[in-house]
Amino acid sequence: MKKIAVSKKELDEYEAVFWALAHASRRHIILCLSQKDGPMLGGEIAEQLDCSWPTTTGHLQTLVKAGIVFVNKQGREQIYQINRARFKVVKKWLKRV
Amino acid sequence: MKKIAVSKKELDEYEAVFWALAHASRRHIILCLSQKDGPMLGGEIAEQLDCSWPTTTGHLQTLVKAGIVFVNKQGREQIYQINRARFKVVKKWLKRV
DNA sequence: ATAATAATTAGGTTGTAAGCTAATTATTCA
DNA sequence: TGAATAATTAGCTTACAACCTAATTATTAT
Repeated sequence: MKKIAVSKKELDEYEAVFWALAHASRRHIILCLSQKDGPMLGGEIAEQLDCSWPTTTGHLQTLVKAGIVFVNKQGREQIYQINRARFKVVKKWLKRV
Repeated sequence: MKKIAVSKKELDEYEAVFWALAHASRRHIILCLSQKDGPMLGGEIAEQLDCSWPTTTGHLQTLVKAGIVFVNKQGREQIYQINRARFKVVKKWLKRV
């Protein structure tokens, strides 16, 4: 059987997104942002989770790095928003299998 | 914001599947099984990966536990097959977000 | 300037996934 | 029966994710 051709860039994309989705807290964050369907502050998100704020910060950074969540700073607040388009990567992968 | 209602059983389903998909080698196994579109032996799969056979065994067990892959023993051989229906869980989750 | 607020970074612990080689089990073949 | 084959289990190491609290940064309000 021949090796399957997947570009390095594509592999990394999959890696970051699937990795980000592998943790219940991060999926929870995504569901929150999705349900709210609008911007949320970091603290607002932290309230929803069962872990500490610093831990939440870590998860949010993972999601931002994976491109699943957008963030922009407004004064001392961080405003987070879901990037639904990013899930195309997952759908693309699902189509292959 | 109200907490999002997700049953324990549903959470576990998501957990196992998303967790299984988070590793490049396991995604590779899935792609192999998908491309071949038929049964594959353990050793055949191990050949395709860049890790040792015992490590591959571990990944296969993870995939079986997650319900993504079916296995049945035939003599001393293990015959693996993809269970595409399992990806419905992922699609279901994607629909929520 | 000081206090309060929003959030992150620092520093450290703990658990566990991922990997290896070597040993073992189970089955088939000569 | 003994050798070969397919695969797993055992035992171990290493790396790192996840988590916490405490300290720090940056911004806003008094």
